[in-house]
Amino acid sequence: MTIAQQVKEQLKEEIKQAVVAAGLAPAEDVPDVVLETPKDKAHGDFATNMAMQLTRIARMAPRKIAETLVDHFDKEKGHIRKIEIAGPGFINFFLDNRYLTDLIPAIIEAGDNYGQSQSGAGKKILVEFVSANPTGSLHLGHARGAAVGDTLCRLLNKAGYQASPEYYINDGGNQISNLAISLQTRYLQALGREAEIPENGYHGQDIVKLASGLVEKYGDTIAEKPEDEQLRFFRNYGVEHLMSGIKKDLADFGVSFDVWYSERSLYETGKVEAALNLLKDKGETYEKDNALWLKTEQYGDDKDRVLVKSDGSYTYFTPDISYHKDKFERGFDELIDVLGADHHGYVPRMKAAMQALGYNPDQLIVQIIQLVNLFKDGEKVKMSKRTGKAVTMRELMDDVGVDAARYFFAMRSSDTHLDFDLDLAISHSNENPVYYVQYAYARISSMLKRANDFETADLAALDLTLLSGEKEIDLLKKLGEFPSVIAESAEKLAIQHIPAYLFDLASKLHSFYNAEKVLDETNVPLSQARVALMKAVRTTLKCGMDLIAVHAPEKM
RNA sequence: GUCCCAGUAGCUCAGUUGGAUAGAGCAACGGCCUUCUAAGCCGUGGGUCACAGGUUCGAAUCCUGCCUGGGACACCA
Repeated sequence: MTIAQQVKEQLKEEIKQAVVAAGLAPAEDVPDVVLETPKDKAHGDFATNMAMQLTRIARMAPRKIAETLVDHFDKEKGHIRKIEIAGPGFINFFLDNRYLTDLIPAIIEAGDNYGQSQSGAGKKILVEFVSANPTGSLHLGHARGAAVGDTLCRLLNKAGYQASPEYYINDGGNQISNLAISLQTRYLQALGREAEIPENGYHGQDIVKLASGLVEKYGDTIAEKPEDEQLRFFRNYGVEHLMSGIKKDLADFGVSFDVWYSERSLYETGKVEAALNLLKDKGETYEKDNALWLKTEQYGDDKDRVLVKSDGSYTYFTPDISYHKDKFERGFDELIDVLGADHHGYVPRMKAAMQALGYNPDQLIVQIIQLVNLFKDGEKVKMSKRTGKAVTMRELMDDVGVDAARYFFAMRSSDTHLDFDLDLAISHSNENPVYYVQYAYARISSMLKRANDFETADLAALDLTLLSGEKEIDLLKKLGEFPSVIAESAEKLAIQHIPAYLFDLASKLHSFYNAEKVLDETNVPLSQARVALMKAVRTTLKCGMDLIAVHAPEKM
């Protein structure tokens, strides 16, 4: 438990004791103590609504209850220097801030591990994300999914879960046949022959490029081969090269995966058939119109779904069921699927399938990534992979930069629409908050380079109580919040709290910086204490930036 | 028609478990570099929380209805 948590828990306990001591309610009837952090500093460090909650039990006016409670409160044990009753019956607590200075040595000692907690209790979670078909380059929407999934994994691990990032390669289905045909067409065109891409083919420039590379390498020799051999060649060549491009894009974006799981391998190991047979054996399927259906409607889906089409081939759904079954069999406690909004209709279906297999559907958590709208020159850019007009992830990285893009995607709740103004992001204007946060880090780094005279090997020898100014206390409090911000964001899968925290911390740092001089030869003890504070802030900034994979620059 | 997301300052968005006078950035306006990085700081103005009911000590937040915008609803993936 962190120092800040200890203080909070202790305060809760003391409030409960006071309620009992005052005879307001018997111990077993005391409601859970709710402590909130008031928005207005004038309302103290913590506030409780206990007096309002007790109106029914104690049968007294809330303000009267509050007065009685305060009379029986032990300030010393609760680390409280002042208590006020306000409004309809809020009790405001002002902390004795002496405890805060303990944070500095704790943070400096923890280093990159500051904020690490065990709140996830080692729960094993598989996070599947991106999983784009190898039929072209990654585009803007995939970039958002990549940023969200990767940050989620980093966050979960920091909070004491064991998160494993995984990418499902759709290298077995229909779309790969389309890829083969599209690549073949572009190849023939590159040779100057008549050919036209089918309506449902892939029209992207990446395929054109791939084809011209083939011509350079092989000339027209592939076209001389029999048709089925040609298609097999184009299929394998396409998947291999497009996947390596995808892997490079993701790596450059700061995203890494533990496992790249091939759909085709599910067939080869007989897992698709095994899952199918299990569903049949359990009586969860039936035949109709020459196709095999899964009874998903009974588990909350809109309608039953086809597993095996009337032509004998599988739908996309079937291997995906076996994939999810395999995930559970590998021992994960929870599965998180990060999916694009265009797949949200797919969720009840997959949950139903999990239930049909005998798993708890609540163990499958789906994080929906809402659409990204790109704005350029004030106009919305229409995106479509099929027509090849999408903005690619590579372009995003080249134009905007990885740091800004990662920060931008982490900044908003993943399940809301995102308007991405490309011009603004490119312009490097200070509207982009990533610079603000990085600047705070660079400022501290620059100071610390000149701080040799104030370095102390023994932190315990410093008089940290000198850090008693308002802005110093603000900074210390903010530093103390970090571990609970992480634990809470991880539990709620709410990554957007991390950039918000970083921005806040940076803001307090800038404010302090402008008001006070850190390196002051005329006051060595204070300067030493402030140098230690700066180190703690820098460490915390770095830990937070690591979570969203934003680079922490020594200078800007 | 059913489902998902959104509607809060001129713009982009926060808003914790329901809590006190609804916040931040940008834009606008006024100050601050002889001093550790001005990509910064300090200050001012700016609101029918889409709308209508309900729940209660208290609602931007929860419930119902309704309007508007975006998306999804295949024997596609």
